[in-house]
Amino acid sequence: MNTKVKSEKSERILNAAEELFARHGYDGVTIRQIATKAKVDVALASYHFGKKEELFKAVFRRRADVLSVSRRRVLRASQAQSNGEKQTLEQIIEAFLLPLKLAQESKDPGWRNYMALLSYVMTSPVWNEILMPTAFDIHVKEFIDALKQVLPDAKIEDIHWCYHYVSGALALTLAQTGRIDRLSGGACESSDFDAAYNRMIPFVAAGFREVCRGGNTSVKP
Amino acid sequence: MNTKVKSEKSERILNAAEELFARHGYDGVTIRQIATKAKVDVALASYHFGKKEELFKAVFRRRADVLSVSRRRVLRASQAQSNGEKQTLEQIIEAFLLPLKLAQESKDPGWRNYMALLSYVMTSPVWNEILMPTAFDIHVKEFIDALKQVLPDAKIEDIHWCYHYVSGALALTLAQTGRIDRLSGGACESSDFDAAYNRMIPFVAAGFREVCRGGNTSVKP
DNA sequence: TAATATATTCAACAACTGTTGAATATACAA
DNA sequence: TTGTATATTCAACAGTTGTTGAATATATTA
Repeated sequence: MNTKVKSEKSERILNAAEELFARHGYDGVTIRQIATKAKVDVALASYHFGKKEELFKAVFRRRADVLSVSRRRVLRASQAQSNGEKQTLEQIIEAFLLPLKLAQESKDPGWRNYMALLSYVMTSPVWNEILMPTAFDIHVKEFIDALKQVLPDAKIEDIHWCYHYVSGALALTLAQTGRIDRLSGGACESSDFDAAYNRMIPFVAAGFREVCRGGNTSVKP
Repeated sequence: MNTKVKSEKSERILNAAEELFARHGYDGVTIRQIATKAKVDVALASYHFGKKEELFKAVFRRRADVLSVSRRRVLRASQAQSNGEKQTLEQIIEAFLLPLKLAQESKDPGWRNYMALLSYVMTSPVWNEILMPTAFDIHVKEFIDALKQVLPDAKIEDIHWCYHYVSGALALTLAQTGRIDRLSGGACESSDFDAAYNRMIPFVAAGFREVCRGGNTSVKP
């Protein structure tokens, strides 16, 4: 098993695995399917990446790092721009979502597959625990800290639950299940990340403000 | 293969399958694992439910029907209560979420497993298309109609996208991945559906109002 | 009771799974 | 060129998969 991978075929394996894992999950894909799609011998996947689980992790981490770096850069650029003054809630949410929007619009079609894979990992009780802490926690905690700064009076439980809702809305968007297409009779499209993105920012910002403004006496008969 | 199933062992199979499918997905579970957990011979699952896919569908539909009926009842009770006057946005969202909250608090622990299974189906591109239209569309469309009535000036795209965000926030909550526990350092708990529920209503209502109020010129530098 | 329908087990199958060691091809350094 | 490290293929393995037909037990009906 080789670690410093850069041959052309090994990348074809990663791309094929990305597409298949994204749609069918870890157990729904065989190494033979991946090899066939990559036009490569079955044994080559093991040679380059070791066990199946390691291949899955390699696929996930490849773009996780790119995404993490991009998010931090956007967040800090936004912080630097509003120099001295406080950031707005919308700016933080935007910084969180923008790298995904840019990735979606990228020439590399692999990003679309990766988003569905990310959604799969986020919602899987098994993989979430294995992969999210090492691949995402570092920069996610930066965002939560930024949220605390623009909502200084909020309880931290409220902030975490609101972040959880954002995370869920995002995960379902990334999954691109086609459900909104069916329910809306074609008025909306799962693939229209721009539409999802533009509305998600005001939706989420308003939700944060409502929940975090204090007097949370919501539910009544 | 028998259709009118009610023996004790066949229910043990359904319960075992529910628990395992919820955690590991369709392909992550073998019929032998299910049979072992149900303390039953392998062949019995095929005898009662036919192919593996049919067993999965049976597990999903069992409680989907219960949930669907419950949601409609709560929504109509809420409509009847505010007789003549318009419902509030909060009431509709509450009617959508309450049956899940009640199920979570039920004595039957199978409901908890079912919620994770529902999350899995909602976020899976493959299963969503197969199961959601027949099992959920009917009552979900009623909710969307109710939303249109309390937001008469809203564009239908806006309503559908906002419903999509609710759906996503809910799906991640049902998944109970434990991520919020880790990120919050124990301040929040995935299993605390009450906390998730109480905040989700004001969060979502505020989001709906913001996005659907018209002048949606959200994003700016 | 006997007869019959339903429920459950047993044993086995062919197909498919991830992984590996040996064989071969390709790239690269001397 | 020759020698060597890396990349790729081939063939095969032991274990597991979903499913089925025959055999047996249990429940229901007459």
